[in-house]
Amino acid sequence: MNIMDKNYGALSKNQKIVLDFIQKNKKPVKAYSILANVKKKGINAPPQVYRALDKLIEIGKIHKVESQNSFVACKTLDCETPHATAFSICGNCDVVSEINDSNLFKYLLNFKDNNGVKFNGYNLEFFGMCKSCKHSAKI
Amino acid sequence: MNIMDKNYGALSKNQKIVLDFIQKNKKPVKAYSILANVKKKGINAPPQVYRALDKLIEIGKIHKVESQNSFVACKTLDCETPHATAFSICGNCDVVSEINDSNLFKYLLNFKDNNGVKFNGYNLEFFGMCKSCKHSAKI
DNA sequence: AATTGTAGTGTTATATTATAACAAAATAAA
DNA sequence: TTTATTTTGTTATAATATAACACTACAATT
Repeated sequence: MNIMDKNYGALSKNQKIVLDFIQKNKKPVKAYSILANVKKKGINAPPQVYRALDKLIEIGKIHKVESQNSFVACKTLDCETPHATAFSICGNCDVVSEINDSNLFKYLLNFKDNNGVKFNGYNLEFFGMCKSCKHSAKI
Repeated sequence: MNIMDKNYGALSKNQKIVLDFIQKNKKPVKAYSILANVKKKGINAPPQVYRALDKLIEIGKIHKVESQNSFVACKTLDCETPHATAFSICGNCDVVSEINDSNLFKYLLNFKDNNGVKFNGYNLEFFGMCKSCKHSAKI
């Protein structure tokens, strides 16, 4: 993908409002939570949020955590492959972290299925216990 | 996980009905499609379907395709790790295939995040074009 | 500057996906 | 058999997401 295709800085008003709110949150946020929180900025209805979300996902500014129907800002400043994402989700405290591991990334984008087919993107969600929950459990 | 924990053969009536319908379909099916199709068997309302789905997922008989909110039977006869699943999803024809690759499986269950934490399970969804769509596109 | 095309906006309504809550029945365990 | 647990049936409602349509903003021509 050419960097010029990504329309950096060309966000519309609603897209900026939604992205701004998502970036303020460490944790993934839900669409209707976004809506509730940006009503004061003049966004009134679900379609306005979902349209912005769609665009932001498309250009890689945010990712959707599929197993939670939530949305989180991309932590990679220059997200090269917006649709190759990996997260860890703690089954105990629900904390979600984006995983940015170039070996994992390479492994998965080079993976071939049993037809020899490679893929353009992926979404990977790991389940387990985060470090701090593991630690607490031991005490 | 001990194999005896999995309650093989201990499915309830509704669980059997739902599993049976899912297994009849090659493609993943949606919860309300299941409901519509098993009404004749006496399942009348969403909770009856969702309860069965929850249980079937728990014991590994089916998997949820998170990016599609659909459900598909596990293709691995003796699903060892029900919550370590991988699928490919064709962006052109939407066909979904379960990927059963022991190297991939091992790689992911041995993967450590940057805190050195390993995970118990994962869900991986690859996006791309399936072999036959790729072939058609070339013609 | 007028024209055209594309993307974005605002709005109402509705579709789709999923769960809460509670009483009754079936099954398993003690 | 009593007790506990799971499963069922049911109604209602919550949560997530899109369809459809009229209108506006803005950039790209020519």
